[in-house]
Amino acid sequence: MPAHNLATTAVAWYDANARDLPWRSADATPWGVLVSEVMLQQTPVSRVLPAWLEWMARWPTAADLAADAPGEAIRAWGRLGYPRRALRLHECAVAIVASHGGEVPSDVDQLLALPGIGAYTARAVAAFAYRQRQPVVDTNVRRFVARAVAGAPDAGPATTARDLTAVAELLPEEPELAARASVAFMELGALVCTARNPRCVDCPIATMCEFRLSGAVAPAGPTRRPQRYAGTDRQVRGLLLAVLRESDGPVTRARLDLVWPDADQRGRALAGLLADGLVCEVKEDLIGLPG
DNA sequence: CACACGTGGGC
DNA sequence: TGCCCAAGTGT
Repeated sequence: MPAHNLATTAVAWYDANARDLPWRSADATPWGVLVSEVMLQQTPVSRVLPAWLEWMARWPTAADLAADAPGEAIRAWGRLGYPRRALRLHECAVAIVASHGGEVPSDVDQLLALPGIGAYTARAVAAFAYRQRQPVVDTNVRRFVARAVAGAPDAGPATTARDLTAVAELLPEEPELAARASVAFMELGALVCTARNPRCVDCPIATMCEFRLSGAVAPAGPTRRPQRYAGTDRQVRGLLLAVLRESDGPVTRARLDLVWPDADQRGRALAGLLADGLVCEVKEDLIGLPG
């Protein structure tokens, strides 16, 4: 299974089957692409879609966001989850204005230096906004490559350097075609080569897939820790921040006390939010979003 | 490297 | 019903 066949086949499939998402449209800006990638970190497309549209209408450029208060970014983030991403996105906008004249950089190393931008997002922006040949490795691509190339039922633990090399080898040399292959691999992983119940009958590369060729049928299912949520500090942080998002101004500690019965855990959660800069003590006994 | 970090929907 | 999951990053 020559690697270029994988890319070519995936691109052809993508052209016919890709979802029509606004950040993929020809007139999407690099800033719009960057915002979408940050929102999509651990949040499903269906929930990102309306949030992205509202966000881009309000802050069409990095400079627009940078000029507003970080608390407004946290508020507009709504219930996308992991609100520190909103704070980092605001910091990112400030850095883009301060260090890059308001333009999202196209260089991977410069992207990596921005707050909230890691190995995945930096290359996603370089590839999707600037049409570069970059290995874009997310959980979908790791799973797809693990099965199609390595013949494994699922991706093992992430090994960033090795993953980047393996995926880079699958990309066509020509940058525009490579960028299309990158998004095609992701889409294939998201829609067809899914974690549970992969739809191999609909998979364009099934005849080249090492996992299929090896005769294996049912994927074992990814191994992951339980990751409880109910009753954790995370849930309490979420409850506290929800109060602030939904109130017009700062609130008293007494108001925050209502969200959770355990004072120790409440205190720990609030201290964490303060330490992270997600909330501020604007006055004595008055907690608000950062201005 | 393991863990913390939100949220809502699917099965 | 709970458990698993969804385009990761930072420490």
